[in-house]
Amino acid sequence: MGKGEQTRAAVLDQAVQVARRVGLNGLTIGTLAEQAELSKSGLFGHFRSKEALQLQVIEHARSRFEEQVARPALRGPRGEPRLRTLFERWLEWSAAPGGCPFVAAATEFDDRPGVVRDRLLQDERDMFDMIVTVFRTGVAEGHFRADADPDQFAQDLYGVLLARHHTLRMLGDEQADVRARRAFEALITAARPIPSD
Amino acid sequence: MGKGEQTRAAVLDQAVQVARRVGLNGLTIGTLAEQAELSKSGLFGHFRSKEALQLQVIEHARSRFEEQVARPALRGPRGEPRLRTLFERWLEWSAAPGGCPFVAAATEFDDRPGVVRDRLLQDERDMFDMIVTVFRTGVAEGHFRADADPDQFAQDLYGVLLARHHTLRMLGDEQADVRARRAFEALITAARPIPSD
DNA sequence: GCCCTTTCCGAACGATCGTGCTTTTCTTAG
DNA sequence: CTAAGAAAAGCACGATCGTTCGGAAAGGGC
Repeated sequence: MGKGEQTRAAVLDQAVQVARRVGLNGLTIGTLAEQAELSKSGLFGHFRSKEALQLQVIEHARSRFEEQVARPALRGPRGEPRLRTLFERWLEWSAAPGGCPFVAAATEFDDRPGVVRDRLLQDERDMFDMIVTVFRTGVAEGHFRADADPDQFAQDLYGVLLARHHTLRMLGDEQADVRARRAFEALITAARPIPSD
Repeated sequence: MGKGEQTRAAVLDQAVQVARRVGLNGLTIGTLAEQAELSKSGLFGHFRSKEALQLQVIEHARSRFEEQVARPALRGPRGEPRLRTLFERWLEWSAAPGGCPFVAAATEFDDRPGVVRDRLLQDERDMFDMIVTVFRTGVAEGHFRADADPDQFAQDLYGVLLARHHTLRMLGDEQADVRARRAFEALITAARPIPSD
């Protein structure tokens, strides 16, 4: 790996952190440059445009998400346990300083057509599908009811995460986590098959 | 009401619409001015700073929320029916073009201390408290279980709204509404007292 | 150690940002 | 109708935005 790739990765690391706080549009070449101790044009050279920078920030964030949330969950046993580690990892992920970059980016770009939105849409779809898939294998394992709607479950679960994100970060309510876990348990319980006693 | 107050209100109407799409920081004096067919300085004179403009945009949005969501709900019968109209009105409110301005503003400012965040925090708290209060009167009416946690319910309900907001606007999934209503029904059902047969 | 390539800097560009002034135009009360 | 006051325009400012370009500095293969 050459020198260029190296600094580019360092810049992206920093950029993701910044984007968590100020959003993808709040990202500024100048600010990013002085944080990386580079000249504006020096930094700019690594990305041919701001839009390209934003796209790479998204891709970088996605890599982090996969290694911190998705992969650890997929390594564990299928079904309900996998769903639990997915949920817990996701809680950690979005408790990082600045919150979840995808939550910020999605609300920022949900009304701005373009390549950035397209890329975000793809990633969000993948996350949604991941929940659906994990839940489906849970059904196959017999952990969840066969007539449960995976899409419904995915939207519900994402709601739990979003509400916790909001309650914790905006309202500053420390109880957000325990409520989120309670809501998660309620979802799981409702999805479990009726015990055939 | 003088001429000034009149145009100021017109500008704020427009500004709220714009803020739904581009956020409070995306608001620009220049853009706003030409949409209002005013000069930059002519518009600027109505608000002594951009920050003051943002604050007034928030207040304006709150007024709209109260007249379109809160008041209609509080006019109806207490308890579960009131909760239902609150929910339905809220769905309409955030289905407006650009989505809910508070969702956009909250994710934008949850990490930016200052008067704007303070004002947003106050409004968000009020909304949260409104859900809590409506649910409490539902308990008093005997519609909901006495041992149910109103704060838990509020966070859960807000999660349903946020997930629907996200699923509809970002993912563009038309089913978001029917899932949101199903989730709402599940919440209500779980909160109802055990039938004493 | 040389040479070509990559990486980075310095300076500058047009545009737009928020914000002050001064002056002109419009409202409105007496 | 007129004079006082409010509303809007016009213009300019410093700052910062994203972007371009030519040259200096550093990197890496031989």
